[in-house]
Amino acid sequence: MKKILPACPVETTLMLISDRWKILIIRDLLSGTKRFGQLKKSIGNISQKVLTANLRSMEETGLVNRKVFAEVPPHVEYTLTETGYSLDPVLKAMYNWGEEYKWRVNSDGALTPPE
Amino acid sequence: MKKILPACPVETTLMLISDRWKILIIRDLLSGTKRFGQLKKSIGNISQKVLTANLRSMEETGLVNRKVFAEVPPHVEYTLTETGYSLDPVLKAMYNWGEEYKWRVNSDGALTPPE
DNA sequence: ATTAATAGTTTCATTTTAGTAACTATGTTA
DNA sequence: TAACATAGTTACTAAAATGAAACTATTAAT
Repeated sequence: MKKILPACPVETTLMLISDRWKILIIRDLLSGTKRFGQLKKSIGNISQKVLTANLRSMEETGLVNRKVFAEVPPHVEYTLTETGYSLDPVLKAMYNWGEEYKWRVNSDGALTPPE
Repeated sequence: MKKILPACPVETTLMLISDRWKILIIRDLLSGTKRFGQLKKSIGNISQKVLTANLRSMEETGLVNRKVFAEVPPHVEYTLTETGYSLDPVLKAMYNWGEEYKWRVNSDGALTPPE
C-alpha cells in the first residue's frame, strides 16, 4: 500500500487521523499500552469490527504497535509507536480547545454545556 | 438545537470538527474572510452541497460567520468567529505533525510505515 | 432575447461506513 | 462434557455521506 502524501501537511495529518475513532484510540493509548478489550471498553460504543479495522489501519501507517502473546485465551497488546506518541501535542491542543469551548458557548449561544 | 457536551474535551472538539471538510474550511478561513466560490476552489473536490452543509453546521456551532450582501449576483462572505479563530493552535499542531511525518517516511514521498 | 455570474437547493443514485449477530480458535476451569 | 475467556473474522443489513446534474433567483451585459 503506497500513497503519495498531500502537499499540505494539514491534509497529511487528516489522511492519517481524520477518523474520530482513531483519535480516541490515540487518546487512550497515550496513557500507555492497552489490550484490545480495554480499548473497546474505554472508548465505548465502538464495535469490535470497527475497532479492529482502525487498529489495523493505524498499524499500517505506523501509529500503533501490535504485540501478540502466544497464550490462551488470546492476549494482544497495543502501544503507540514513537510516531504515534508524537501526536501528543495535537491531542493536547484539541483537549485545551474543548475545555475552552465549554466557556465560550454561553456567550456565543451555540451549544449548551453540561450541568 | 441543544446538545450536551461530552465529558471529555477531546470528544467535544471531535464533535465540532471531526469532519475532514470542516478542518479544511477552517484552514482556509484562518487566512481571512472568503466567499463561497473561493472556498470551494481552495478546498478542491468538495461539492456545493457538502460545502454548504458544512458551513451551515459550523454556523450553528458558532465557528463561522455568514454575511450576505444584498447584491446581484449573490455575494456571501464567510469569516471565522473568535471561537473559530481559537482553533488556530489545533491546526498548527496538525500542520507541524504533518510536516514531521514527511521526515519519518520514504524520501520519495510515499507513505510507508516508519520504524 | 439570451447569456453570464454567484450562491445556493433539490432529487436521485451510488458509495462508504457502521452495526448486529453468528462463528472461530483453544487451553483452562467447573 | 460443557462453559468461559479473549481477540478476532465473516456475512448480512441499515444508515449516512457523497456525487452529479438539473433547477432557482436576479440583474447586468451582449
